[in-house]
Amino acid sequence: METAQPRHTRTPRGTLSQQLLLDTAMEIVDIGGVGGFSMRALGARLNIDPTAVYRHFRTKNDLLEALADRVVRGTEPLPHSGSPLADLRETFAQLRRSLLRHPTLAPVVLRRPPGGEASWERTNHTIGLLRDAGMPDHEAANAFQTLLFYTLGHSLTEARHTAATIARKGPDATVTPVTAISPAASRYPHLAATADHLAAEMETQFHEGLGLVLAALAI
Amino acid sequence: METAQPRHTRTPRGTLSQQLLLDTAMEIVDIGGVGGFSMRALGARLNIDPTAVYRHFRTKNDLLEALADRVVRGTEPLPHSGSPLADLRETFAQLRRSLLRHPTLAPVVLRRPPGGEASWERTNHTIGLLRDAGMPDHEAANAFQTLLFYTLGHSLTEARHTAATIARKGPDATVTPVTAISPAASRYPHLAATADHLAAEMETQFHEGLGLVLAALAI
DNA sequence: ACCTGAACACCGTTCAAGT
DNA sequence: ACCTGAACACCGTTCAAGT
Repeated sequence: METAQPRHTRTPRGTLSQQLLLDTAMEIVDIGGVGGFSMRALGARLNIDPTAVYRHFRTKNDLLEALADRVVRGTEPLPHSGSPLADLRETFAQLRRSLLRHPTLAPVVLRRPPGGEASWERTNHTIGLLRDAGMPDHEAANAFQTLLFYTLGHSLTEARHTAATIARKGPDATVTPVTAISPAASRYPHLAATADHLAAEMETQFHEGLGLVLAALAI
Repeated sequence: METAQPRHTRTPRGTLSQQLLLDTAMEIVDIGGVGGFSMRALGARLNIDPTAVYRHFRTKNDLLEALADRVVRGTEPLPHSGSPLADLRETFAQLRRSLLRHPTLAPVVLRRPPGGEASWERTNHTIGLLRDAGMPDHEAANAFQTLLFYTLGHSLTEARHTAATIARKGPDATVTPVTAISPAASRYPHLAATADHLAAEMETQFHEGLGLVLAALAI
């Protein structure tokens, strides 16, 4: 399986575009992580002078933000199943999947302030699910933020773990669950008792936590 | 208020230590953010050659990890009030405060895998609170992780906002709540209805979300 | 033993020059 | 109009040399 498409021929004039630059940048990021991305690396992969990129993006940071935009926009349609609980599960599961699709970009996504049309639309829709289910505005806002922060915390942790595995074993490595506790278990009885559950599959873990928060909602 | 202590005199031989280097590094980070920290900046502030630092830390990354260690270790004692609910609230409130004490280091903390003696001890203690309150192991593990990920997501978001404010207005700026929704509210009725609550004080918001999760626990 | 300073291989970004 | 390439001001890190 080959994600890279090396270009040995000089990219012809006029073919450079934000599209092409972002696609190529995303390839670099997926292979070598954000740390492996540089204007010079991008230029090399396209066989253009690195400074040609500045025609299309003001700074490297702008380019990374545009990549983060792609990640956060998401590709899956908003759920409309008729069951608010199922739709809520699916909404945050989608957010998780978006963040994990390009795990090394997850930190870049986090350091952006919330926003963007696509993001507002999803937020509006999600709060709508809660309000339509009968929750007062205050509770609906609180529930939304709790679910969002839980999903962010979990997904960023999982993305960190996935990115670290990829960095060690290459982009096609299978990611194993977080190994639980290395220190002497005898000193930490409560850790020892729950070690098996703490080291569960990240996806199972995510859904159980989501279920816990949703259970508090009385929808 | 002056956090910086400029050194015009050459630091004498033999006074360099991990202690002094970390203290100075933390000053730089608190003033200019992680982005403003470099081995050369550290050398300049101590009036030593930048490469002298390599006697005490193998790489810049090791030094940043040591800073993150300080942040995550926390200074406050584990709560033992007798009320498990109150202790749980306090435990995660402590984690939040630790992360916010040096907001620009929060992303560095996140990209570390969990661990360290101090961290295991806190984890063990927290899971103990849940088990001693009668929760079965599986539920206790699940509840702990949910509370942890919620706290991480919220604190990292708040830290990002705080760090951005400091970067714009200097280290002594007062951090205002996140301003809610800029886009045309008419297009997003559910956002408009809950805008006031979404823009609440971050601390209030945090405790309400924590309360929501804790309410699901039936302790 | 501990610190220095030159050097190497990188960065992001600017700007005059080429086509 | 679009791309190039030299140049500038930075990086982290290594290693021989100094004290």
